[in-house]
Amino acid sequence: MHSPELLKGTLQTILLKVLKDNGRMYGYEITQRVKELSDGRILLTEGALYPALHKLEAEGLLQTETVLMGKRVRKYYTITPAGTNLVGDRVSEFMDFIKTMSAVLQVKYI
Amino acid sequence: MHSPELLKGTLQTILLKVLKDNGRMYGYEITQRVKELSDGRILLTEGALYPALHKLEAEGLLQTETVLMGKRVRKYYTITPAGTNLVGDRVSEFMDFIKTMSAVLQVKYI
DNA sequence: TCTTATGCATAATTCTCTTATGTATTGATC
DNA sequence: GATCAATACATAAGAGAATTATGCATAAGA
Repeated sequence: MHSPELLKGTLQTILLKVLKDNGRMYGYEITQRVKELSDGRILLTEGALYPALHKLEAEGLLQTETVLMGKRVRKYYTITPAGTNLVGDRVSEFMDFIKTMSAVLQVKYI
Repeated sequence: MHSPELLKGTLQTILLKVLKDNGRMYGYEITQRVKELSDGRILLTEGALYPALHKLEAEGLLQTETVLMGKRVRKYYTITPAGTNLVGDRVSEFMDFIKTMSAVLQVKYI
């Protein structure tokens, strides 16, 4: 697991991008997908994940659909057009941040 | 200026690396150097800078020397051997974080 | 039967930073 | 010679985003 400090501020970007790339997903599924993509290095905690999803929904960037699987509730999230519009900017912003930090830390792009 | 959220958790690494690369520096000088290296994109605020420097000093990673310039006080910071040992790890950790995030966001290294 | 995995959610706390405030010197402009 | 911007330090109040802890519940495997 990474130093959690560095992860701050990246959660929204991760959620939007993963939902854009993978279509309809539910919370737990997102944690597993991020774990897989990050090779086990990013483990989203529920206390961060659910409030973040709720916030993105409240902002109109995600929309939800609750489905009953047997006796179990699942809440599926889909990115909205507004979310799709935003995700590119967020990713670009992150890449720009990396470029700037690389200059400050005097390191070559990985 | 970058989204300040992304900057969280990187301040200590920035301070240690800049002090390692530039030798003895004082607070205001550090803000100017970081501004220059980042092409004006990272503007360290005093409210973040000074507490961070004090903390690094308390941890034995930096040492200080107060000098009177005319009637003006300047506090010079120098990285200690312990700080020098740590800075490489911090930078590596940041680069590893970038690599992981690039995988999650499915972007090529910049 | 018991533990692990699945699945959602919220509250208390912690941490880091921003914003605001305070004090003071120096240099440039009017 | 007055005023503003830059230099130079510092701390306190508040905000924001995460961690940790807790709660509830079903399903699957040992």
